[in-house]
Amino acid sequence: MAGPTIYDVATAAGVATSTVSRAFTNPGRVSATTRDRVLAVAAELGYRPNPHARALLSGRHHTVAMVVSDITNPHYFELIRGAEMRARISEYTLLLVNAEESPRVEWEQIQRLSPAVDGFVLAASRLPDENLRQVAAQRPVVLMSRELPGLASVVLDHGEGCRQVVAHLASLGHRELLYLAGPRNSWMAGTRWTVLRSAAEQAGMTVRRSGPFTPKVAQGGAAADAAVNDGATAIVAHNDLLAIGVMQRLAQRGIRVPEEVSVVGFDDIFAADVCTPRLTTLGGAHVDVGRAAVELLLTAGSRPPDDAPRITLPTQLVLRDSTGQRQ
Amino acid sequence: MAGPTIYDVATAAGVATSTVSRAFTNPGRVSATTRDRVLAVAAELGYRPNPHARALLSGRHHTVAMVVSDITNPHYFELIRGAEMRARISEYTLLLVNAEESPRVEWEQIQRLSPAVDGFVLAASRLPDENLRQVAAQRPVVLMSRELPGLASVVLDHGEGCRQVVAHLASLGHRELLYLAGPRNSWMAGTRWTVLRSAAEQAGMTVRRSGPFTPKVAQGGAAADAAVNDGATAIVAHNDLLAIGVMQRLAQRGIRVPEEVSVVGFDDIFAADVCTPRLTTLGGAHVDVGRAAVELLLTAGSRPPDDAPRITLPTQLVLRDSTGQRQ
DNA sequence: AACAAGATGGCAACCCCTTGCCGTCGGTTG
DNA sequence: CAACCGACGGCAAGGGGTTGCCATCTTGTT
Repeated sequence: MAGPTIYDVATAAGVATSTVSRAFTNPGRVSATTRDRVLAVAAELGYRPNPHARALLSGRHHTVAMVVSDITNPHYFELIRGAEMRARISEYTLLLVNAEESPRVEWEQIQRLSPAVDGFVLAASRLPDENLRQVAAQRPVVLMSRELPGLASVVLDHGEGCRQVVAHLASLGHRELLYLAGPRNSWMAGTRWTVLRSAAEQAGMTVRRSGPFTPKVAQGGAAADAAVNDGATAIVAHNDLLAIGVMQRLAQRGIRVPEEVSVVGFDDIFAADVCTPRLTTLGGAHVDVGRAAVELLLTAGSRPPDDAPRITLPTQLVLRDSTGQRQ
Repeated sequence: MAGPTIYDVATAAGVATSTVSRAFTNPGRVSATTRDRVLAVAAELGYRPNPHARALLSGRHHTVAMVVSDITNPHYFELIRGAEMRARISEYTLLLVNAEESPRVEWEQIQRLSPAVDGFVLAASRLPDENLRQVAAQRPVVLMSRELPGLASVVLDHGEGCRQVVAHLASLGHRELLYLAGPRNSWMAGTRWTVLRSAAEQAGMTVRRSGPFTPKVAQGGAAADAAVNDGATAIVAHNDLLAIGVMQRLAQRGIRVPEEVSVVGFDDIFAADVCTPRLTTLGGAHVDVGRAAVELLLTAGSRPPDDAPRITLPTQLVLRDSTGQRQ
């Protein structure tokens, strides 16, 4: 079961364990001849260092944990991909954890993993600010799709993005906008609403909010009916899943998109491009968000602890077929 | 940085480290009074056991690695979700690793992680049989979407599933079937072709194969053109992504689905239900595949090593709008 | 030829926790 | 009251590496 250890290699090569260790971790510290012999023996024996033993002493684990608020949401896939890619480049291992939309689960998982990882990437954390600060006090933390003063974060620039959404809808003649809100404890949901509202008011549009809705396709029905009841001609849904659900329900009710109602989503998930009508949505390079977050985490040690970088990546409004001229 | 250790707790509680350790891991071994005191002190100090130190001694890490051949493919999401859920139930941590469709990368990652995990779940591994056996000799392994004598595996029952696909198409009057094949080193791609062919021949249909194609939407264009050139009225694509790409290209060329050509995919990914026309596809409970695989892995110790269970879960043919009567 | 300085390897402590074994103590039994 | 026994705590040896420090061996210098 257990592979050969540093002791086996040392014996076989006729050196001390310290020499074997140094041959791997500090090659300059042993002569080329010895090193080659040790490495040869190690290779022959199939020796591989035990990361746990190494982590035990050094405190560095070469592992980062990514906590995702809901692994069900395809949107996170891109974040995960980006994070995984960046971690792999530095030969870090990515631990994936699902918080199931539960702050309690999220907290427990973080506490459990805390002694075993070098840091956390928290994607759309549902934790209260205070808890986030506690985590950050223990370990380096980078937030994704959430901001908190004092903590490093990577987010898409929703300020500009939402202004573009509003401009797009306003230019099509819409005067009233309804935002179908996401979960209450989602920072992103709050931000979208704040920014949409101010942008819309500046554009002279009326804005209202409905919700919160769990951002899943299945919830789209209820959300759509709320929208119909509201009477707005332009709907901005918390994310693409909800938007797709809304469109399905509208189709069911015989309400045409975009002729009668325009619908906009967020995230630009894969399905947005294949549904009917194809969904206009505010997307962005989510892979880059994942990448940047891990990047930040890996370089956390080289920054003064009170200097928490906040990276804002550009969004891009993807115009498709779910938005149109107001009738 | 480092939290309090067992020594800190021992000192604070006025007992030996062994007592602290036992208070956590072997509660019956210390008196209730002592245990309570130790636990209280530990809680107060915020002590949490270091999993590495624990793993070092016990050899059990409470961690399983899931290696995914291509994390880009939404199909794997469900597998990942299922695996993550099952792991969490047993308080295991899931390590997610992407092999980027490269057998070399896959192999390296496995070797690197091998000393640090209790076992591997390999999803659609692209590794040659021989390498899989080597891995299995080191660590418990469970395959997903792949079978190999002697190794535990969880797959969807493509035998019956493909027969249903063929029966469905045959019943609609189709006499010729074209399979758009997946990657060459994908076991699933080989299996699908084998099973489809025999089922089709038995049903008196002509079967041909084209490809291999990388199973992504972007490759659908080339695949569609190959299909058009072939002239078959029924297309079975290696997976939903490819099928969606095919349909996009067909639409672009003015070929109507399902009136002129029927298209079937595999996996029943989320997008299959929202694309136009909605895609007929052979799905299954992929979450259960992920769940079962981890389950198998966690119970691997309690089985004789030469008894490798092979779990076959039922598929379900989901009829939607991309298949129709042959004209 | 004598000596300083650098290169190299080994010793042993340490990282944090688990566990086999032993000693102590209070209580039971005859 | 002695002999025994079980319950409970502590000691110390790992488990697999890393690393500060010291000893030895080269090599170069004058």
